[in-house]
Amino acid sequence: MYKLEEQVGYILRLASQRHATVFNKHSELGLTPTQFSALVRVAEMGNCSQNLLGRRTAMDVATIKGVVTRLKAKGFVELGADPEDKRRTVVSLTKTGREVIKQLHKFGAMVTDETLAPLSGEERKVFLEMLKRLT
Amino acid sequence: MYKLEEQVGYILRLASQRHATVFNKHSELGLTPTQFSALVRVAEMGNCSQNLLGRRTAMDVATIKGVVTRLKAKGFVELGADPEDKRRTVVSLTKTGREVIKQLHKFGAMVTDETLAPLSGEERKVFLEMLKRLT
DNA sequence: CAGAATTCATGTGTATACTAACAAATATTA
DNA sequence: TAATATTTGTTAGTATACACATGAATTCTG
Repeated sequence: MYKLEEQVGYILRLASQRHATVFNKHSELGLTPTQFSALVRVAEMGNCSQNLLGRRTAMDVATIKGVVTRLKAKGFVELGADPEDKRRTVVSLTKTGREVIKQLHKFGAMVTDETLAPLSGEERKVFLEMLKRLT
Repeated sequence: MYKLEEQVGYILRLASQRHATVFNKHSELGLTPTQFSALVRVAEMGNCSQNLLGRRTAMDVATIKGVVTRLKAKGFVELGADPEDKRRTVVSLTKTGREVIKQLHKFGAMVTDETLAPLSGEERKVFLEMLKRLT
């Protein structure tokens, strides 16, 4: 007997939904999970072309473009030209972006913690290790 | 130090992406994972209102509407009126829909198997049990 | 060095996914 | 029963997410 509830794709979707709910419940800066990832990555990389940022956050070119556009509209990143390569758009943090990074890290840790709340400390380790292997 | 790669939301996104890739690689009927879930659920429930189908597949009203529309366009489901409640749209399988269900079950099991391939048999059990608790 | 291949960014089209607002039908309750 | 509340379905708006096509710039290669 085939049970939808036992299929990894279906359960992954439900878990992602719950994570998004937890994220949005606490999000004060109006960021989405995707925007959050991109912003944290920009901070980590300093300057970075838009396409490279997409690769480093697992977003295709069309997706990262939209994300960067919205992060710019919200004032967290700014775009510039790359003097060494005229094809590139360089993404970097604004002053506001630099100011919120620490807060974002704290926020991200909280979201992860609340999402994993149903698991014990040891279970979380095991779970994350296995989840990583599925990527 | 905050590592994006250690955050459950980020890894969930990557795992979902890989699952979608596996699903699409094998999908011959042109179904998406979401459409697949809804179709399997319709088969399981027999007749079912559109909104109820959405709840039973964890899709909100706007999403399930689009999914049902596309399943209808592909000829797998048909829509009818509910004589007992004029608000309702009843969703049911077409002949084609009934014919492909067994095939879908086999397909779904294969996708789950390939997605979980990096885990051993015992690990899969443990992993799915923990993943369910996060929903 | 010149042609070919690749990379970067953009745009279009399709498919989730959720919010909010709305109208119609049904159910509840005062 | 009449007023209220809920349910159902639709629509509009925003945000991922991916495939594909295009053009410009750069790199590779013969």
